[in-house]
Amino acid sequence: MRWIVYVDMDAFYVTVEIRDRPDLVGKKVIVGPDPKAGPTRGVVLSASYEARADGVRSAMPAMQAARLSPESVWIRADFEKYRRAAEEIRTFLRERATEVAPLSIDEAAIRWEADDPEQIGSRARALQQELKRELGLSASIGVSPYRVVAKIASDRSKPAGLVVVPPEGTAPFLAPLPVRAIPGVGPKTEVILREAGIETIGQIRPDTVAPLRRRLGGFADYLVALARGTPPGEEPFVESGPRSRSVDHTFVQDVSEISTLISAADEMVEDLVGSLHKERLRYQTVTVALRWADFARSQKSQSLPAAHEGPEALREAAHRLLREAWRQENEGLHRPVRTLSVRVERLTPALARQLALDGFDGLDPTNIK
DNA sequence: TCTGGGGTCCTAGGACCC
DNA sequence: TCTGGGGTCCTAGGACCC
Repeated sequence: MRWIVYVDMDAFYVTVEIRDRPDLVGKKVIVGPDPKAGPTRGVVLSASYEARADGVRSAMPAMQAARLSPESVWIRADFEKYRRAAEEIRTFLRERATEVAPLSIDEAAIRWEADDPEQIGSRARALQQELKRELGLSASIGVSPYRVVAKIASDRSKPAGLVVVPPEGTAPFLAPLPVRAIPGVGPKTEVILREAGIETIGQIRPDTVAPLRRRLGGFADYLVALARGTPPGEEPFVESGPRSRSVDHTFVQDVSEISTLISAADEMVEDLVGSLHKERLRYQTVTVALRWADFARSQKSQSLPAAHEGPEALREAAHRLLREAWRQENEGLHRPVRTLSVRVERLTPALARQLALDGFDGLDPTNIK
């Protein structure tokens, strides 16, 4: 029988940092921009369970976290280090399973065969202990034949726990959980469901969800199937290339000058082109997004006639889109800008230059019809 | 002392083509 | 004289996740 073993790292960034700083074991530690270094608009990226006891949470404004937990030690985020640690985990998992799906920087799933829940449970427990012993990292693990259920189970087992949900136990396991436990149900969907009297997964049934079909679209059918314990087919182990790459910048103070935005955009374009070059990717669609002072967003995008590498086409498009968004705003609300984003989509592999030229060598232009 | 910096997927209308 | 139905691409916005 096939099982999904879903591995979700506990307080990942903080745990990786503490691995390098044994003096911080058992302390209140926060990864994020240290407010003691000056006012910041940044947020908490990860907090140790000791810091969480003070009420600190991921995505909380750093200023607020500093107030709640004044003794916490702050560490500036080092994403290169976390990516390397994630790669260690993947290597570790690939040595133990043929099918490994990296799902985010701190989550991965593997597929294993096992005869029964006891057998898969003890193998998963052994995996968890080895992960701790060999890599010094703590993980929570959920196990189910269904990926989404395995993920929900891993969430419920935090921190450092293990929950195995056998197939026939799926609906009973899910029934008492709040609808927010379902990946894809966020604050908005939670409200929509609550207005229909649905607070737990067990209350999701065809008759209760039917009136919501117009607002939830196809998601309504998905929810019913999940609540019944038979989530529809999943394709967890196919890896496709990246769909988009972006750079965001939130200004220390909101910006009301287009010239400031243009020069910020120029720097962001250079950043973005640098990372695309490293990944050997070309882009064809360019988007400029603005987060206004009132936190509302606008965006402008444009598809180019062909894929590009290099900064020129990106810079030109970014300027055009930025000026257009700015012009529209100034016919109306005149809000200053909080955050600027530059994004590229429709990414394709950049052809190696030599390869492209070799290809052309073989073509006789006079023969092209 | 409000709310980062990445990402993904879905929906919906209009253009355009067959 | 009137006008279908399907498919794809583009753009904008929304919701959600880590």
